[in-house]
Formats: sequence, structure tokens, C-alpha cells
Amino acid sequence: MYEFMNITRALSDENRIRALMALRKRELCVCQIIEFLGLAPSTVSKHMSILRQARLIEGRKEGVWMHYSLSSSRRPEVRKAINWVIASLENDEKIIKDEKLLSKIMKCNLEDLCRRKKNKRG
Amino acid sequence: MYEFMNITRALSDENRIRALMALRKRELCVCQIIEFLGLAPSTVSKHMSILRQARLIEGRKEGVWMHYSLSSSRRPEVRKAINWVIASLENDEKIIKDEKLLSKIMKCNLEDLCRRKKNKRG
DNA sequence: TTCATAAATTCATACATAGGCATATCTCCT
DNA sequence: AGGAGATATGCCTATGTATGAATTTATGAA
Repeated sequence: MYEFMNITRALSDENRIRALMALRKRELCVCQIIEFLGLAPSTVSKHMSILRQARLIEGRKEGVWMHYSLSSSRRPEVRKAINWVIASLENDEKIIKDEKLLSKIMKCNLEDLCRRKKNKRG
Repeated sequence: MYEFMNITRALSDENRIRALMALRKRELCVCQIIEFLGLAPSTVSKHMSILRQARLIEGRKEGVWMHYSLSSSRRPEVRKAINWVIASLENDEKIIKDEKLLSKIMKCNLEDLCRRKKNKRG
């Protein structure tokens, strides 16, 4: 029950759902998620830690970069939750739009993306 | 997406989840749910209206009494959500305990139950 | 090794939202 | 009209979201 409530609370925020759906097809660097959601780095970091605590995503550190991906855990709770979210939103308008935005973001290389933040996206 | 977020927010509270699971096997009167959750009537009413807005449950008025039951809607969003919750919690300890509590509550007749509230459960 | 820099997270704080209750209001029955 | 159950309103507290600043971690240069 505790584990389940951790999951439902993690899923109760739209930005976290969008991030989760973004990760369903690919691994993403935090700076890509920041660009994607348009939120402050600290905010995104918090969202990721909530998703991670719920075991819905996993983090992998590569040098200074942190990469997140959907959880590969076999826990039934986690699998069911992820499957439910994906099945419910696979054809959602906003999620489809997000996919297009993500395609653009994926074309930039990571260094440019991170540098752009500093220059206020100039 | 909006509909989906309504559902996840409705599911992000433990009392609402317990109420939802209680309704999975039977219809319940509000006063039974009040007894079950041990919350103030106004609080329970609010929880029920949130679940109802998310279309997860339905209300049926019979005289002065309000009866709630799981939604019979065929909307895929709703069916998937309900199925997910039930599948995830069917064997949950707390939910099983709740079932025992509910058995007791079901044995009282409704009038006694409602009257008990007034007398501060004396 | 030491220092500087960059990315990510944690911390401190402001603001908004949500849960809880008491009380007022509404609806329905007699 | 009177009385009962249920819901709406108003208030308080707690939790959640968002941000900038400080801290941590890792890289690369001196």
C-alpha cells in the first residue's frame, strides 16, 4: 500500500507524467528534460527524485551527466503502473506534441543544450 | 491528458484509494464510508466528489441516503484506471484488513450506523 | 596534487494547493 | 414546517511545487 501510494503520488503531477512518457522510448540527460519541460534545474531534479523514489525511473551517471530511463525493475507494482500510464496516454494529443518537441531536442548535442541555458536560451 | 490527470490526482490520496477498493465489491452508503474511514462527514463527501469528478465512482440517491458504487462507465481511461488499482491492491494487507472492517460495518443496519455518529460512537 | 569549471542535487524560502473539521446550507422525506 | 442525511463554505494546517543560492561530484588544466 505504501509503495502503491508512492507511485500514485508520483503520477499525480503533469510534468512528471510528461517526463515519464518522454522516457518511454529513450534515455534522456537531465539537461534535455530541463529543456523539454521548461523548468528550473532544481525543480526538474526534484521531480526526477520523486519518480525515482517510486521506482518508476532509473538514473545512470556518465561523467558529469545524469541520464534517466524508465525503470527496468520487474516488480509487478512498477510494471503495472508504467504499463497503465503508457496504455492510457500513448495516443494523447499533448504527448504526441511532446514527441515532436523531443525530436528537436534530440538533434542538439548535449553541450550546446547545456550552454544555451546559461545564455538564457539566446 | 486532462482527464487522465484528474484520475491520477484522485488516486493520489490513501483514503480515496481505500474507499475505491471498498466499493469494488459492493455499493456503500455515505454513512458507511464515514464509519469505514473514520473521517468527518464533510471530509468524506469531498473525497467522494473528487472520485466522482474523475468518473471513478457513481452516486445514486435513494431517499435521503446517497449510495456510491464503482463507475460502470465504459470509457477506456476509467476502466484501465480501475483495473490497475484493483490489480495492484487486491492482495494488499491493509486492503484485506479493510475488508474485515467492512464486513462488520455491513452487519449494522444503516439507521443504527448513522445514529451512532451523533452519539459520538458511544 | 591543486584549482577552476560545469552539471546536478540539496537547501532555504515563497507561494499555491490539498486535507481536515465545524458550521451553514441544501434536499428530501414525513 | 420540521427533521434527517448529504453537501457546500470558510478557516486552519500540512503538503507540494517552483525558484535561486549553496553544496556536491566529476572533469580537465596548471
